[in-house]
Amino acid sequence: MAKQTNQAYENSNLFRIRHSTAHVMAEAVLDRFPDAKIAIGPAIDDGFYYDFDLPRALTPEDLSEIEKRMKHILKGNHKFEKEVISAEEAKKFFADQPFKLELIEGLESGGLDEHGNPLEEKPEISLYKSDTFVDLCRGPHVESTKEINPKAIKLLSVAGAYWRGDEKRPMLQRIYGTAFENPEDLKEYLWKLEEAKKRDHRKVGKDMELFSVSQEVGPGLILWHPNGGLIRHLTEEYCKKEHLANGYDIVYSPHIGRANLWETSGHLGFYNENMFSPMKIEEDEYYAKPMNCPFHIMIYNSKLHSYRDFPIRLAEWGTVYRYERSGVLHGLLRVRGFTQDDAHLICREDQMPEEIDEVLNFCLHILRHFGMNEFHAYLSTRDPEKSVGEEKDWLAAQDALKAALERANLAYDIDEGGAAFYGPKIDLKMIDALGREWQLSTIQFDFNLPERFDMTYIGEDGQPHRPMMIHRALLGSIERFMGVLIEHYGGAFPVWLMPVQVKLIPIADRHVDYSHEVAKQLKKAGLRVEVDDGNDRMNAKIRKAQLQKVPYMLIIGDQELEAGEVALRLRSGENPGPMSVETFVERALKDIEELV
RNA sequence: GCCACCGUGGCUCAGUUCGGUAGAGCAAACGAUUCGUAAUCGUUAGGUCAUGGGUUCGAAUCCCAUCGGUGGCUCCA
Repeated sequence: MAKQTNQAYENSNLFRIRHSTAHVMAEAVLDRFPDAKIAIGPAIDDGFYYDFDLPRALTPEDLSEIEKRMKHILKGNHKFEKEVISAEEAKKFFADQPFKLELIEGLESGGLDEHGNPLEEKPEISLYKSDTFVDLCRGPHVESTKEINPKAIKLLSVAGAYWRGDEKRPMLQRIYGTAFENPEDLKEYLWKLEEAKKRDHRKVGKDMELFSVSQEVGPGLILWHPNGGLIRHLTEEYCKKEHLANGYDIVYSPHIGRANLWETSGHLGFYNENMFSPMKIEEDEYYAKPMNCPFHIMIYNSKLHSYRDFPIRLAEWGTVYRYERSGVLHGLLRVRGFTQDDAHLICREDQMPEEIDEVLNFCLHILRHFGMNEFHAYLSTRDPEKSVGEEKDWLAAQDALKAALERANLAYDIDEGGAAFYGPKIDLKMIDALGREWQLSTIQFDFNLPERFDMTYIGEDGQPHRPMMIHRALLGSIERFMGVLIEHYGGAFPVWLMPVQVKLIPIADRHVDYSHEVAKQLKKAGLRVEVDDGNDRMNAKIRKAQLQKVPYMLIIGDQELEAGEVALRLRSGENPGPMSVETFVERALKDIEELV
């Protein structure tokens, strides 16, 4: 049940509009910078871009001038005309366009697409001409610029981008823009972008005092504030309970280990550039751990194992440190120190398929508890160029992963050759508020470490055998997971995770004592409660509670005081009104139970 | 790491074009108000304008460097 590539989009009118708008943009850029070297300009999910080598950096003013020029060009009703030519002719035509020459050579020499990836068959070489602009392009395009509404296009940003995505090659200037079929769609898209920014976990994290990053502490290192700390604690608590109930053993391991360990594991060889520099202790070097596996393996290796012991599942909320290049850090989603809900499943070969099934279902069970039902699943397979282990083991493992995905009824994409050198894997990725994908869960085979650490067990035959090892993280990193979770709910977490579940709002001072009394009862029932006994007006207190996304507001005035009740208001704006304290508690506990 | 942009009280932002040694709102503290479903009023306090250097009689403003952030690119076992 592999997921379809998005053919529908590529065949759509919208796709042609965007691709054609990219050409018009290139024309406008060439009008402004006649010596510009043009690279590639495809349509992408939300719009299009075009890469240029320009004599100077683009300014925001350039962008609006280019956009103005584009609108002018669009009004010209220029036809997009295709012409198929030979490689020779194409080279002559693009003699002063080095990037195009490279593209032509790629097409000619057996077929590389514009990103440098091999094509199945050698393509024809075609030009598309519209107005004064001619581009090497396979199309398709709209018939004429009149099909593009000048009011439905917008240039969005400038960014650096390496030619052919290779950091050793020149950096070009990429202009991102978007285009829609009509101005309303554009407006809606821009509005959605604005709305998405409001859900950004960095903004919500600050507003709700969940976490912070301090320059003093260091970039990519997270400080969890009381509110975020509580949510994290509840998350961990739930997950640990589930792990214990599902056959896992909880272990703990230190944050550093001797160089020797990392040599055996191979990390110093293949992961070195992501590790923090070592510290010297007495005569030995120690490294902060970038992964937990070696420690778990040491626990396994600390005694002799029988084939009857399996499966062994060692789980740890292990904090790891990885050096990430400064430019890639991003709030909670990409950090330098994070805690994985890590586990290593060690089993016999014959147990492996069932083990995969179980862990995948367990993973889905956990994610769904947090309201996450939509993710992209990927199966990453072997790259024969760089892989350890026997091919037959790989194929068996890949089949097991595939079968598990299908039994779980999950749509997935295959990332051909995308596996790490030590084993195939399943990844689950979630999207953030701005549509960027972030990997959370991962289930991966490891054909490398059991070998390196000489892990063994004694089989039925009395002989030593090598066990299989699966490395898995379900939330992935708790930091990243919390980031995605914050954006998923826009900060309005389900009641069970909300730091303050109930806000009591006394209308006047004479209601304060009763409010505290009610609060005491609610706390006794296990609810997290605050009384807003400041001297704001009720409206202001409600507003504050709304902004904090508190699920339940209990208004307490003369009527409630007299009747011994509370008047409930929900963060949705719904107003169930007065009820007894017991009725409210019942309702709240039910909501918590049902993950509302 | 690379390209571009940005950094002003706890937060959001004005002031930077054209140099003349900071201003608002929210939050806070205090006082008044005691109010029925999204902002009551007043007073006060709070900033070496990211850091370091330079130009200048004078720098938040111009220049250089560093640190940090944002959007991309690369990377992401």
